[in-house]
Amino acid sequence: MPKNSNSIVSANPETLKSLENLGLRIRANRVAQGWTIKDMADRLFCSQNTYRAIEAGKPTASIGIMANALWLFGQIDSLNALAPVPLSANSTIRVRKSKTKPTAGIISDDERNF
Amino acid sequence: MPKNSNSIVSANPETLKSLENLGLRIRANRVAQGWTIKDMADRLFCSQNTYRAIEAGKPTASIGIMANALWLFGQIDSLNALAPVPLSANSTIRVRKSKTKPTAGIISDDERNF
DNA sequence: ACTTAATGTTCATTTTATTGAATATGATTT
DNA sequence: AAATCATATTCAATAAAATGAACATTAAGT
Repeated sequence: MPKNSNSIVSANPETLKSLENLGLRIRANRVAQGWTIKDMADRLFCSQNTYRAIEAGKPTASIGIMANALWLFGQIDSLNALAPVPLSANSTIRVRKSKTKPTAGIISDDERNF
Repeated sequence: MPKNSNSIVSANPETLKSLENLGLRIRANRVAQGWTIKDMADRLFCSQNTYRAIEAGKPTASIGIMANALWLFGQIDSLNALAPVPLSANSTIRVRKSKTKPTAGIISDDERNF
């Protein structure tokens, strides 16, 4: 994601750690399939370096390649379970501006509603 | 993911559909929080257009922003549940070249082991 | 009805993710 | 031991993702 990628450098440590672990699990899945990194790159139509970024948990990697890797593993259903819709989701699609100013990456405990 | 992005155009339809649905769920989460797109962009340190790409399910969006969005929703645990390690994963990390040539995105039924 | 806010679309510019190649290291096979 | 294979690292070149601004549209509030 080019141009002023400050969205990555300011990602919180917990997120970065989760991405690293995700990369390790994807790697484990690849190994379980008996596929090399080259095999994966060929199946994903990307370079080995790009796929390696996925396994390394680099936040700059694209969702598409990651999702396609999951599909190759037959785990697209685990992707469908990601980010479940909260019960508190009401029908009003449109949202008015929030009164409380965004704290830019930090959610106060009383602000998080669950 | 710049330079000859043929990994996206050749992503299979099922993957693309899952990404679209994921975008919709992320949107639902945002709405449930009562946050605008601008709010999200501010919290994620990215532009509104970039975050909009996430909600639109564009495969080119980066993992980092998506993961950070999940974190903002307090759903980092759902990310940790992504791509579980298969039971058949043996301890041998290193993988020898697979005899069967990769079919580039298509897994035969007997090749998929679960 | 008018105003304001949120979303959305488009586009030129800029930063950078991806690529491919080269090289090195470690592990397996013969 | 030699050869082969898989992984890993580095780097210049380049295609494109992200940006920001402008403008349009739609919905909510007064």
